[in-house]
Amino acid sequence: MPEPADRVPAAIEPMLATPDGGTLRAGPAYAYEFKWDGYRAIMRIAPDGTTVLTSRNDNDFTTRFPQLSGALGEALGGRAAVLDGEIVALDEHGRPDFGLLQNRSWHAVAYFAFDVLRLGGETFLDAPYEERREILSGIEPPDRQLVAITPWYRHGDLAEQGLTPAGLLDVARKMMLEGLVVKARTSRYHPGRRSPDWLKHPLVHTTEVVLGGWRPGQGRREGTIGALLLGAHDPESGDLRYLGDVGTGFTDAMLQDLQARLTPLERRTSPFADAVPRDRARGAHWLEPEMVGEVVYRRLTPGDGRLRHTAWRGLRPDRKAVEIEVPSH
DNA sequence: TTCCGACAGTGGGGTCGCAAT
DNA sequence: ATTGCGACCCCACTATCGGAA
Repeated sequence: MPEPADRVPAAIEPMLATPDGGTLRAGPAYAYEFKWDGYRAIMRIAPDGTTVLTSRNDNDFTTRFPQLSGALGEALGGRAAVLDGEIVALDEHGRPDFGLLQNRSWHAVAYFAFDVLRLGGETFLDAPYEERREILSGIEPPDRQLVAITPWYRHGDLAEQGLTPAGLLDVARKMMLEGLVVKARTSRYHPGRRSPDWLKHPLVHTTEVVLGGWRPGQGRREGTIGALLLGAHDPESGDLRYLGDVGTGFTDAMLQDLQARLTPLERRTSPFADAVPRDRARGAHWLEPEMVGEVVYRRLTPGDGRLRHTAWRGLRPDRKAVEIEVPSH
């Protein structure tokens, strides 16, 4: 039955991945993809090429990334389609960089498609992952700088190349990517659900930090700690350099314990040698730089080398503050 | 009974626009 | 002109609760 050529297919909520708890799954039941650092987006295309891009929270990205509309050209052969993928900002070397996406200073922007939910009159939500992937491979974007089909690797494919999942993770690290997503080969697509069929394995770095201050929390965290101000020593000058804040990863018990330990260390002035940005410093309580904690972070910000996507792990009473140096990675 | 998924609420980084200074 | 603030966007994490197992 013919549909209006400009009819864009109905929206489908993106399926979400579950954190894998640090255990990278391995075995023939799984397939592996790189985890892209960008904006998750569903791309819906009408037979005539009319395109609608929607974010995870159903916000419209169509006008924000106009270069992605119609980028598939004739590749769909006049069929309607619904694709799942990631909008990624690329630097001048073609490498994905989330920071560029946020401050809107990208060199180029591309849509990395990793799933197909609908093509022509057919819906593939119930088709196994592997089958959807085969169908997706059948689409050949005319300009891979604009729309690309991301690679995927069955466990067996990796083995043939003498590679293990851990080896692929090393590849992701070398390419400065976000990590891996492990997908069950036979799994169907569960719209809007956070499913264990998709397991995300982010590359995280663990580092030790000196606690130089804290800001009070709000709402449920009223009366306790909202965020900790972090630092580490410059190995050359020995200065305590401001590294950013951490405001997540605490249990209630941790917050209570920290509060009790930090109160006796309060002082009037910032212990950091460099200036803490005004909005970070507002309302801050400064601390004698003695306590050491452990945080995980995704990467360092390009300009000032601060920690990005930081989460608290716990105190390191075994470490001395003076030993803590700025992470170099 | 235990476990898991959905939800709400907190925090981070960022941009944008408006009002107060 | 600058600053403060809240509204957005993305994200991660914890606490809670109700229903499934």
